[in-house]
Amino acid sequence: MDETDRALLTHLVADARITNAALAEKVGIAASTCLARVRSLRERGVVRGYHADVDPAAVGLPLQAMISVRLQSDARDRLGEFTALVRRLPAVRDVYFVAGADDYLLHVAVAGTGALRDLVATLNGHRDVAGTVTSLIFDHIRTAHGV
Amino acid sequence: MDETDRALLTHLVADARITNAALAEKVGIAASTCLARVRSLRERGVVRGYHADVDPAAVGLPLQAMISVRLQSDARDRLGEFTALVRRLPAVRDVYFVAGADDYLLHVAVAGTGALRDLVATLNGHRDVAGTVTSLIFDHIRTAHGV
DNA sequence: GCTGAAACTAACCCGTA
DNA sequence: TACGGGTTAGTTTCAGC
Repeated sequence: MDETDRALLTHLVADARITNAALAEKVGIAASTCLARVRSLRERGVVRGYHADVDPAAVGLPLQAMISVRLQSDARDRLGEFTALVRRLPAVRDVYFVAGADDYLLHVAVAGTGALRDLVATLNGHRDVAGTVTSLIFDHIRTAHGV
Repeated sequence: MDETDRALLTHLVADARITNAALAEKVGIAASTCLARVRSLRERGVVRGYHADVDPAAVGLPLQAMISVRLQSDARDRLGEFTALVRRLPAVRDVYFVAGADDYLLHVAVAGTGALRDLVATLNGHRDVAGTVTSLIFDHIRTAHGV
């Protein structure tokens, strides 16, 4: 993890589909060296993957919300179970497991208010859920400085 | 936006660096058709970009937090100013502009408790900020079903 | 570990249906 | 709008430094 690796990461966060040749030129190393370094970053787990960023609204999911979930106090030994549940819900995009008054923050994208109501009902219907608070998201910006 | 497009998106969300030939084969269309469709999705803004997912801990940012920010009630006409500020902070990874008791949720990654304290102090020092609440994030899962 | 060239592979553009 | 071939460009390997 030297300065060259950081430069590679910065460019790959901004554009994961940059060609190896272009990336090598931008950071000032040979193409073959660049390939080996990028592969190493991937294998070491520094880069966890490459993903397309899809606009939720463009695929029929214009409504986003953050749902904070408080679990029952006796559910501490079943955290994995609830985590597995929310991971399977198609609406859930991010699961933040937090310390504090709440236990989870769920970033969700749904088709409309009906789908949101159903989702919240599903969550509240789980035996380990003590309560939820839903906040609508007007806008979401993912910054490019992921390094 | 037919079923073929949805299939393309699903695969591109899972792996943005899949080759065009492999992607074409997976969804059962010719490579040239696949290329044209993917390009169209990009140009129509359905795909907003392709990004590497970097492990924050692997680049020296092992501490993550969600900071909820409440603005002064008279700051409503300066929302853009505060948004621009937080976008420039290197620690900030996601900015959620929400409805409810709070105005912003900031997902941040920092080097340690000192950096987090400094960040919160910076936010609280802004004239438009009425208060902040910081929750540590134990774990963050980004689900792959972005379509 | 970095480099540069050579062999291989994929991307891309165009004519056709 | 989808397909298939031919050209261009990029990836990948390898031996030398």
